Order: sequence, then structure tokens, then C-alpha cells
Amino acid sequence: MEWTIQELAARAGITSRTLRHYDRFGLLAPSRVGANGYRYYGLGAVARLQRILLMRRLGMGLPAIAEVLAEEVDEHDGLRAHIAALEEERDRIEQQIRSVRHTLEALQAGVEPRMDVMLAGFNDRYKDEVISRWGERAFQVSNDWWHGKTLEQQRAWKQASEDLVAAWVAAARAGISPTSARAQTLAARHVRWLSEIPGTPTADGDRERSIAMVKGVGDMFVDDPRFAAMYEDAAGAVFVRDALHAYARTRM
Amino acid sequence: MEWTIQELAARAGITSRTLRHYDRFGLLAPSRVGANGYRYYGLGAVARLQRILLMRRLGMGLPAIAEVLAEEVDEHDGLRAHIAALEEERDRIEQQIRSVRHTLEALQAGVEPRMDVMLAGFNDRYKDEVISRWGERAFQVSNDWWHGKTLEQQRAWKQASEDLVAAWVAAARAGISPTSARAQTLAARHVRWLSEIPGTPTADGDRERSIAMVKGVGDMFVDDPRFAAMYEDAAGAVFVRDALHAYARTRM
DNA sequence: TTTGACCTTGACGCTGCGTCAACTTCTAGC
DNA sequence: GCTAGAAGTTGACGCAGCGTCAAGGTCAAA
Repeated sequence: MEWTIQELAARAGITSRTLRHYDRFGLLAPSRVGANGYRYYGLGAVARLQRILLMRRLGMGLPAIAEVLAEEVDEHDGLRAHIAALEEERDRIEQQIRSVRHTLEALQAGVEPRMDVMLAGFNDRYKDEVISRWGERAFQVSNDWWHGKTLEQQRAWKQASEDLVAAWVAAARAGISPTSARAQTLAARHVRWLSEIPGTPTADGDRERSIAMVKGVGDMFVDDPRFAAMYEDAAGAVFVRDALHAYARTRM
Repeated sequence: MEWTIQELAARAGITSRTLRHYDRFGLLAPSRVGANGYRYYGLGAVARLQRILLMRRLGMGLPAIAEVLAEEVDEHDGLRAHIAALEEERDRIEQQIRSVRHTLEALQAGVEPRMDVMLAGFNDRYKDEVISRWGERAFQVSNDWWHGKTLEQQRAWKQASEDLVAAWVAAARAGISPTSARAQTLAARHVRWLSEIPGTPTADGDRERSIAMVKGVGDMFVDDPRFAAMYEDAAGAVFVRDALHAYARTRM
């Protein structure tokens, strides 16, 4: 089975100009070129084009796509990678559907949509954000750490986290100052809690970056509504942030 | 909750430049602009941005997106449309996953992948193709016609179609000529069968376009592997095409 | 043999941003 | 209150990825 440039373009939903562009660019050569110069596309070209179009829709540039395709020695691996990328994309879209549904339902109920859920719509970047802040290795390590725990251990860690949150909420409600002894004791507990996660600067003993991280974590409570929600309201989140900032300044 | 331009950009996975571009373009204005000229984005802006980014990924241009958003009077309808678009997108991706899986399995089994399944990967354009060939109205009418039938009627029509296909296959196997009486009788039956679908030129009595359509349908049996597969092999599809072409030339 | 549809190779143009540059404004720590 | 550095602003220029002619060759059907 073989197609002319127009036939393939029509089925792929692009123009023949695009196919010529890819040819010129060295990204997708026709399977066969007639003596008259006509381009004919066969099986391999169709599969390759599908992969190219997927990556283009993910926002990749042509040079990046060429690189990916060039690195693939095995055709099977390439197709498997393609499937994996598609599945990831599908999951992302389903996440977005849930996100928009929530926004719609909140709107109909007359309440404000929760920002954390709304933001989940495009949070494929959250991971990137974490990585750029604390490094790729930190992300990998702490990820492995979490998945390396038993279910029982995971539950225990979650429980400890929730206890900490509850303590923060109680302190915030008590109306004490973020620099008070009680708040600072909680901050110390918070830092110890953080240091249990390997791969983070606190666990590694890097003082400079530890301070930056503790402050950064504090900021997250205010900036990132997913955390703000945990602490009941904005005031609580601000309290946690201030306490952590004070702790980082005075005791680290 | 309110974000600065960078905060929103980071979470959306774009740059602040893009947000400024959208503002300048009149596509997404900040919820509030400080006395200092700073842009601040709130709830509405976030939801709108999500919609914009979705449409961008679907390949729409900024003017087209602006038009869509401008037409939406009701915010609820907009969100519902967004969900519908996302679901369609998800279905398309799942279709593609099946398509690529098939290609991979065929490759592993050492057989040729079926082109119809491969092409299903990007066949959101098939509908467009049909429309551009026979017109929007024709598509609408025949679509309504099909969905207006009872389940029993649909089964009956499908049965008639399969009988026709079986007759074609038998004729092709018999090794007769496409211009023979038997083949031409079948062609006539095929045309009658086509004319049952309202909205097509044959049903409307438009002779010129009827001939074009019958020929076009004939070509589809060879060009479009989904039909070729129905007729068992390429030779069968060629037989059907030649018979239909001959019929259109001599008897219409 | 002609007609019309489809192919080819340039070449120029547009859209959607990326990327300085030059300047102002805000925030944190002394 | 002052200063450094991060983040904000408005131009302006540049580039990638095609769209869109223009000026021809090729092919299939009548």
C-alpha cells in the first residue's frame, strides 16, 4: 500500500506543504521517490509520521523530534515509547476533565472552586517545578524513597504528617505569635519531619540550601493553595510560613 | 486568590511573555492591574487560560480562539463545551493507542499491520473528508437518517449491506469480467442500495453528481483499505471499483 | 491530444511567540 | 531609610513552522 503526498496529507489532517517541509528538514523522507520526482509514502513513513505529529502536538520542535527518532535503534521500542506517551497524555486529559468538572460543579453550587483542583488541570509542570527547585536527583531519590516503603510505613508517615498539621492548626487558632517558643518548637519539628525525606538539602547537611528550602516550603503554604487548604484557611498558612521563616533566620 | 504573571505562567507551563502576548492581543486580560501596571490574575482568568491552552494544543490560531470565547454568553456552557472537547480528545487518543498497539503487535508477529487500523490513528479528518466530498448537508442528513431508524431497521440495513458485500465477493471469485451482465446487475443493486440513503446525490436525482459519487464510491474501495478489507483482498476491491465505474459510464 | 488535477521546486510572508534591552517597582536584610 | 536583587513594565528585533503564490512538469481519462 502506497500513498501520494496529497493522500497521506488528507488522512493525516495536514497539508502536502508540511510533508515537503519535513522531507527537506530530513525528518520524514518518502519511502520511495519516482523517476519523475514524485514522493510516495508507505508503511514505515505512516508510522513515523504518526509519531512526529504526536510529538508536535506535545509542543516539541522539529530538531528535538529528529533527535528522539534518531536515538531509537529498535523500532519496537519506539512504538512502545509512543504508546507510553499517548497513555500519559490521556491520563493528563482525564485529570483535566476532573478539574474542569469540579470548577463547573462549584460554579453551579454557587461556591468558589478550590484552586488546588483547578490548578490540577495543568500541573504536568508541578513536577518540573519541584525538579528545578531541588534538582532532578532530589526528586528521584524522594520518589524512590516513598515507593520503597511498605504500605504500613506509608500510612505511619502520613499519620505523622497529619499530626503535624493538626498541631499547626491548633497553634494558629491559639492566636500566638509565629516567633513564640511554641511556634518555634513546632517549626523545629517540621524541619525534622522534612529531613526524614532523603535527597533533600536538610537530609544532606547542606546548610545554605537547607535554609533556602525551609523558607521555600514556608512560601509554598501561602502560594500553593493545595497546602493552604490543609491548614484550613489563608491565615493558618500565613502563620506557618512566618514561623518557618523566623526559624530559618534565627536557628539554622 | 490571586497570582502574579510569573506564578501563573509557571503553573500553566508557559512563559510570562505569552501571557503578555495574550493580553496585548485581547485574548486574556488580567483580572486586575495594579496602579504600578503589574498584572494580577484571579479565578476567571485561570479558567479562561485553561480553555485557551486547550484550543491552542488542538492547533487553533489565536483569532479563532478569541471568536469561540467571544460567542459564549454563558460561562457554564463554556465549561461544558470545554469538557466535551476534552472528552473527544481523550477518545481520539485512546483510538490512537489501539492503533499503535495493533501496529506493534503486527510487527512482533512478523505480519503486515492492517492499514485501516493504522490510519484510524489520525482519522478525525475522515469526517471532514466525507463532508468536503458530498457536502455538509449530506453528512447531516444521512447521519440523522441512520440515528432516526429503530434498532431493528438498523440491523436490517446492515444485513442488506452484508448480503451485497457477499454477492460482490462471490462474483469476484467467479473470475467474471467487471462489465459482464452479472457484475453490472450487482452494480445496479449497489446503486439502488446507495440511493436509500437520503441526502446523497443519487437519492436527490442529481444525475451529474450521482455519477461522480458512484465513481467516487468505487474508488474508495481501492483507496480506502477499510473497504478493501471488507472485500477480502485488493483484487476484490479492484473488481468492485471497475464494475461501478463501468456502470456509471454506460448506464447512468 | 487536450483538459484538469496533481506533482515539483523556489521564494516570500505571516503567526506566535523567544529573547534582549532599558527602565521601574517591590521585597528583604542591614 | 537604604541598598541589592528579583520581578515587573514596554518596545523591538528575530526565528521556527509552516501558508501561499508563482512557474512550470506529469498523469489519467475523455
